[in-house]
Amino acid sequence: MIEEKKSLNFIEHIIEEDLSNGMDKDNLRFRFPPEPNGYLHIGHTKAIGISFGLGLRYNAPVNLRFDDTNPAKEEQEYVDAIKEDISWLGYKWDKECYSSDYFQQLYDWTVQLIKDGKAYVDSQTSEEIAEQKGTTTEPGKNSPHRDRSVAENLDLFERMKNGEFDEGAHVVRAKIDMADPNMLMRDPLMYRILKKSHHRTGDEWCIYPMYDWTHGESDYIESISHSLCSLEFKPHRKLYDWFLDQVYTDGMRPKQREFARLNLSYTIMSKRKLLKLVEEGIVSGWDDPRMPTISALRRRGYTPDSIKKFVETVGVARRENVIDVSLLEFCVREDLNKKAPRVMGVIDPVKLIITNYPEGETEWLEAENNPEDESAGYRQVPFSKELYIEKEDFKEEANRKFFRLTLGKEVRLKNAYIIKGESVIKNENGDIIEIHCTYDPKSKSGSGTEESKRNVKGTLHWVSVNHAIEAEIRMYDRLFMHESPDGGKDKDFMEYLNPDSLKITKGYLEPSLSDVKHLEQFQFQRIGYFNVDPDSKSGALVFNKTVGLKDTWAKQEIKETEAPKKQAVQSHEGPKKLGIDEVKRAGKKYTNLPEDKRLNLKATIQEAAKEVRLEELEDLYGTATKKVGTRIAVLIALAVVLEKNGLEPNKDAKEYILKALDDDNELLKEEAIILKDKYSI
RNA sequence: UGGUCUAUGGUGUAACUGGCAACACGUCUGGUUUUGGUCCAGAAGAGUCUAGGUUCGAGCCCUAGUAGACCAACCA
Repeated sequence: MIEEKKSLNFIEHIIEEDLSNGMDKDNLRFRFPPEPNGYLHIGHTKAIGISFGLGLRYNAPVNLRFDDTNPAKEEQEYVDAIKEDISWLGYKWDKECYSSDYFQQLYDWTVQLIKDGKAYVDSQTSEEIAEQKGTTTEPGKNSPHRDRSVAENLDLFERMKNGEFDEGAHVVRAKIDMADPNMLMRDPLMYRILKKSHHRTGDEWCIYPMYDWTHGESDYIESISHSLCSLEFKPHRKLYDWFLDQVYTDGMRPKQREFARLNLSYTIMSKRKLLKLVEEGIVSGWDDPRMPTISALRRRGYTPDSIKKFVETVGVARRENVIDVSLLEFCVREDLNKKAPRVMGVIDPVKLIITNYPEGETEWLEAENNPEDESAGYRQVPFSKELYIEKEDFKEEANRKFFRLTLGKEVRLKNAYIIKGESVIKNENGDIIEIHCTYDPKSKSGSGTEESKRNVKGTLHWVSVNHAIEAEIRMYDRLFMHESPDGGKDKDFMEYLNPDSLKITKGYLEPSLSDVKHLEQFQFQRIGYFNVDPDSKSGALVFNKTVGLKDTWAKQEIKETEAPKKQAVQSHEGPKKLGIDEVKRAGKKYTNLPEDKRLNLKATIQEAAKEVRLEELEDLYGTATKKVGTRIAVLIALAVVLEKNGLEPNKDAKEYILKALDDDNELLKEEAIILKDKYSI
């Protein structure tokens, strides 16, 4: 079986059980069955990772099968893109299959079903059929054509196939049970007429099989042992098995099992919505680096290894989940940290002049390419009197926590000398245009002198003004400002668009970057990981920011400027930490508690909310759409936050309160009424 | 309002036929560092949705409740 100690997920448990029940390991076979109607996105990588991962783990073949039963939506372009993306991820499929390869077999089986009285031709409109379907609480009614004779069914079916009828005139239905509690079992459609050209079969067919009548049968034809799909297909399993019962004779009988699909915070996954972003020009295309598609991730600088690691880390289970994008970011950083060569580039420059450095002189200094990888070697970078450094690396005066350049203090220029800030030159607006400093000639990096080993607080990256190459830098932020832009039912996801998701600036880079290839990756030291966008031409380079370096300094700064009091309070009260997390945590448990305990929890939430910022609370709206407890917690916290800051509820907050007023949950209503009265909404 | 599924730190996943709730991300300390990165050491954070039951013993089994997801396309 499996040698690794790693714990198994539920699918692996199922397979292990099948194997211990006598299934031959050589009979294991999986498949990844995309519909070629769009580009693959990060959500698909989970399904890909599961099926191909299983193939690797058990040394079993994995088929790539295009589920191409709807010629109205599918195109060859997507087939090609899907193959490219899967190959790029590094997976190898065994057979390349198409559901359309099985059209004839499916047709023959349907004839048999009709002869067995298990299928019939229905000649009603789709509206009529929908009406008779019943509802989840009421059974459906039989179609008037349900008892057509076998001969008549056979004749009609053949004529459907021959193109004698218009679209919608007839369909073929399985004869199962119009009263089945599972709606899918109420005489599901097997065939419909579509007079469209298919990207592979052309005009050979004008009747096309439906998903349910294709999928299990395709699995059977390909001897798939385990057919893995996402949770929304769970109700289809009964039908999957029913259809299989009708055609199964011998060999491997495939098994459908379902897992929860991947959801990513701040991201939309629906193909329809992604298409809208493309069509409305919000993004530049399917591979715009802000998109969650695999092609966009590739262009953005994500590596196949990082994506695989991500999918592996995320795990497989049967419950709904939302993965934080920060996990995906962690996975790229981890991978790129080991692989990406370090270079220096200044993105928001200010001029630094070393007053005691000889005019016109250039020194070529040695720089390590990757401290994580000795074999990466060294390169030369030019140093001279005039440099660019990052604007935010200088402050005229600063507190002792600022490790960078200030007047009168020393820092090291990476791979170069120790310098001391002396004076600044400002323009008429008071902006700093030049910083003047002096350097210590004996402190050259790697020179071995006493001075070169001196420790100074900070190290800055830089680039020589005369040697720098200019490049376009594209910096990306999340496309949506809401944690779950898909979530709100009464809000359009377009309302959550982040207006600042793309910032283009000019950067100054060390000259070693003049000769780079498309998609090549680097770490711009102290800033982040960048790669070369395919828009680049020699002499007009374009870099994409893949992801920033982890930045604990920026985080601390925010904390200190925004909540100076918080620190003081905490130092008195010890390690007890209250805040947004506490609100979430407490809220989660709210509804199921008896009243006395609930009061305690409410007090906790109120206490915690004192530390919460308004923006944090707004962020919570997203997650709060799910759980009643969290919704209540948001309301309680909202009351505290408004009171504390002396604010009136804004538009979003009002909407939120009004919505809660209409909720079925009594507890939620209670809290909403309190707020409504207080602010007379 | 019927059926099906799900519920474990802030997030995601583990916990074998019931036996000290573990791992990763995130958070917070401290150390190393010519990247406020990496690396190293450590800490806080759940008592497993609620109430009952079975049991020497329940996250796991049973009952009831609560909450969430999915299901009525000639889509997949």
